[in-house]
Amino acid sequence: MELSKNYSPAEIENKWYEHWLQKGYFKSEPDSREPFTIVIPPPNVTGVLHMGHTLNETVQDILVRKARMSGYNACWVPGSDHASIATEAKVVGMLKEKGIDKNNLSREEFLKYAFEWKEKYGDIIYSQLKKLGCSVDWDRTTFTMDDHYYKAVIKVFVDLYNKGLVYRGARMIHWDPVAKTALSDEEVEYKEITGKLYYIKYKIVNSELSAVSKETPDLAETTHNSPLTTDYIVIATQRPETIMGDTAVCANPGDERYNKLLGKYVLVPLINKKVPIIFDEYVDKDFGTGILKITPAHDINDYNIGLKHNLSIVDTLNDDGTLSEAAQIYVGEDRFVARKKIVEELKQKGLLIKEEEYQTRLGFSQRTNSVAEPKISTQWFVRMKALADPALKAVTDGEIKIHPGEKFLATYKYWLENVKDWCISRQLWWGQQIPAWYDEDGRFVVAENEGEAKKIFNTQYSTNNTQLKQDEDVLDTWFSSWLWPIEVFNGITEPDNKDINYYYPTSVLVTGQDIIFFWVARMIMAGMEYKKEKPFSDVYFTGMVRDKQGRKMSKQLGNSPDLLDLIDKYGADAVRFGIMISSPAGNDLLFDEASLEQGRNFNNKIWNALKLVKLWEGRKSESNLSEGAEAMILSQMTMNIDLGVMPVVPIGLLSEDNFATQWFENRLNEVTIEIESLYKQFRLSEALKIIYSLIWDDFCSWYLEWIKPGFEQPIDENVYNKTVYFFEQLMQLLHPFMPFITEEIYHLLKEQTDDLTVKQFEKPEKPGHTILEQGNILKEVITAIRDVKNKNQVKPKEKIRLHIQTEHKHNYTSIEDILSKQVNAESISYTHHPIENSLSILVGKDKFFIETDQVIDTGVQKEQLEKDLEYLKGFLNSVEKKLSNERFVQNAKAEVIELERKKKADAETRIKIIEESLSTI
RNA sequence: GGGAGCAUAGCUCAGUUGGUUUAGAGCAUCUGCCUUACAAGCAGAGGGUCCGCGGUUCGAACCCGUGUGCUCCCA
Repeated sequence: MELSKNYSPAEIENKWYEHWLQKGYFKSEPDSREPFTIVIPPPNVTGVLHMGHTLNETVQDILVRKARMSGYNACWVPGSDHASIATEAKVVGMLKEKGIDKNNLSREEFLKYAFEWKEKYGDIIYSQLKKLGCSVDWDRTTFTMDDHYYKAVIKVFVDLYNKGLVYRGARMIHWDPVAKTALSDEEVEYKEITGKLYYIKYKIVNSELSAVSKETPDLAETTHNSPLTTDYIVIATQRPETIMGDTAVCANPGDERYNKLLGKYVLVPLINKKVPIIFDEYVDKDFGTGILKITPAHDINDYNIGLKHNLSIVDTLNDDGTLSEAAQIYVGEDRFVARKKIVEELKQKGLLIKEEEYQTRLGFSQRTNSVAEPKISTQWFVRMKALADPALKAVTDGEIKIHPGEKFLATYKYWLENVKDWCISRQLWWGQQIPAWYDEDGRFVVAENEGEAKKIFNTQYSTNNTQLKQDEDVLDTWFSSWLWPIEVFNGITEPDNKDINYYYPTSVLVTGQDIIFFWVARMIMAGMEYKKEKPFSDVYFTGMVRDKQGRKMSKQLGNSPDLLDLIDKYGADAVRFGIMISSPAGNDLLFDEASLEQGRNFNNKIWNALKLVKLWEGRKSESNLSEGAEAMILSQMTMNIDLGVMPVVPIGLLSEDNFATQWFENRLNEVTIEIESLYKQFRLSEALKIIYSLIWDDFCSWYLEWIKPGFEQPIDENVYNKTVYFFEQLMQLLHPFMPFITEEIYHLLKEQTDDLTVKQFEKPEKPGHTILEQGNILKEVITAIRDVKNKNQVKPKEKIRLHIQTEHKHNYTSIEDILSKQVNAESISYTHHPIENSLSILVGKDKFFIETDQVIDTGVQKEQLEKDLEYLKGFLNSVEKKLSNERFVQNAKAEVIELERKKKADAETRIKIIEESLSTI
């Protein structure tokens, strides 16, 4: 078969994904094996995969594929999240484009559109997962609004309500004026912005009047025409549009500037509403003018002060962020427009003293990016304390391990220890409708359905056939996602079914650190509450994917690449490689297309190694060993066991080239063991680096060159078979990271009876130290000789005669062939004295003399030797200093001292050899 | 304001209980090569005050203190 010049991933990737699906390799059913379970963090149903997802899904696929190839019953559950706010916003936007206003639709009509939208776009995300090669069990695909899932959410809500853990009440919450819904505290992101502080005059009402008119209801009216003192106080505020909601002004009781005003009143500018001056320790004397306006309806701190001082609450904002009737002025204007107009009016009336820029933090809605408004509102809440305690314990006891632990444990702990009640109602239609039913008087009951609700209602309120109306609101998306690891296996709706009993708790959760509170902590709470057991054993946090300048990826910056474009350009394997190669757990990843290019080049390197091996396939020669020689080698092998050299497990017969095959076999075992340990520590990026280097350097650059036959020469059949076997092993090691090319190569190497995706890893043998060490010496000698040739401008093509001066000749006899091939030597001989007119180098304690037909420039050589000498002398000096330090010799461990002595002796020998060489030049 | 983490080569990062050399890798750079698998390549090389200062120790990239800078979380 003719193999193309370069590897082209496109058709190959599609072909294998289809094949794997058709074979059902990703399907999982409970059996006698140990399960390895991952539930995907469900992406938003109408979204697309961005680079953050790509990293996440790749990590999960690596873990799942590795488990599947290691004897586990691997189950990766895919799915998507209905994402109430985000999706509803998209559907509303889509309707708007069609000229349809959501307000003119009934709930049912709207939901019909929403489901249509979901049907149309919900699969995009799945097709991207396929492109990326994700080995998920498609038969288990779950959506958070599936019937059973919907029921589970309702069941949990009712259950928590009955346990007293869900309640309804008026609290200060964050309001999103664009989405027109309440938000949880977690859905508000604080951003540093440059705001303005406006210094506004509040007139002080004269004391006589204030004393008598304190209880006057129509205060604003009466004060208009009242005699006023010329005194005023100045209040700094960043929100002048809320002054109409002021119900007091407040200073610190210890502030001498203001405490004489005790019992007095001021007039709120523009509307001349009379409000009292109150005092509270909360006020910071040094901030602004030291006196604050108190607007309990629109600030959490003001709200608390209001409660304490029994102030009334005047809500001056509508749900859409415009000013309400209560504001009296600028009614219907947007809050920011109103701010400008009010500032202008204050200016005109001489009530604005000054404006000052200042840094402040503002809360923004995570979903709509609008400025969130603190607002008093009646909503549904989850009482968190009781749920938080077991969730905290599961992590602090080490039952659930977080990776990287040191970084996130403290964050997790802090949040759970200080957790506030969770606002779970949203004023939306897309989501699970809250199962509370009300009568006309606002009396309500909570039940799983209307029939049930009526029964309970009638009993509870001793009435009959009352008309009940269900709560209009839906539940927070996260109130459904926190059940994910349970309900994907129907663990809420059908407790104790065989799936939930087998797959739960899941093995690993892989997710972004940004949703540690939204999702991870709450899943642990739900798990502890409903399964009395952790939902997963390990949590692996990936970092955020940024661009190479370290900026967040965003649509505005246009620095967020399209996944499918990248796959088209480089192939899915290369994308997976590129994103994994530099992403240590928990650290942000600076995404650079250059690393995808590196991945593509790696593909190509593997492809070319395949081409080389296939070139040899037709040129196999039978083993040139007689049966007698074979027996001899086998007996040597037995001896080698005693010497610590790993015997080769014969694939076919042994050959004369067996140093290379033995060395590589051991190297392969060494790396396989190393990889295993890295997997256990979730150090996937490092594991990939090691495999990359094993394939590129050890296999391609060294091993294949060592066994490469001369031009058009045949290759020993046994060496060939071994090489194919090694290649298969390498592909297996790499498969979890780069599934497509490895499967393709596996099948191109030879006729296979199975597929790599499900091929089980063999347990690696313990590698032999001696042969690995010998391999290192060989590599070092080759590199050193090439270097000296390079530095002395000896052309690689030029033949050399190599003379080795060593006390350990046996180290070299078995590798002579490889050595001469690699440094282009026409002869190798051993010597006891320096060779005239040659280049000499030192490796360890052995000297190598390189004879060429070329005239040698001794200057270059001398320079190099002197440099080496200088280094060694410096080194020797530092070792001697250590050894001559009495306290070191007294205190250090014996083996450390021994080592230093050996270093000293080695350095001295080497210095002697170099000085000898220098004297002969 | 409270808390956490980080600072090692031009860039991105390893560096295990303090001692295997005067600190490693990949990418980038430089030099030489179109050598029959691969120029998306091969063979080599150069490059570091381990953020500053102080301490503990026979010995510190590593432990402690402190300063500086960056990132994240929370209010």
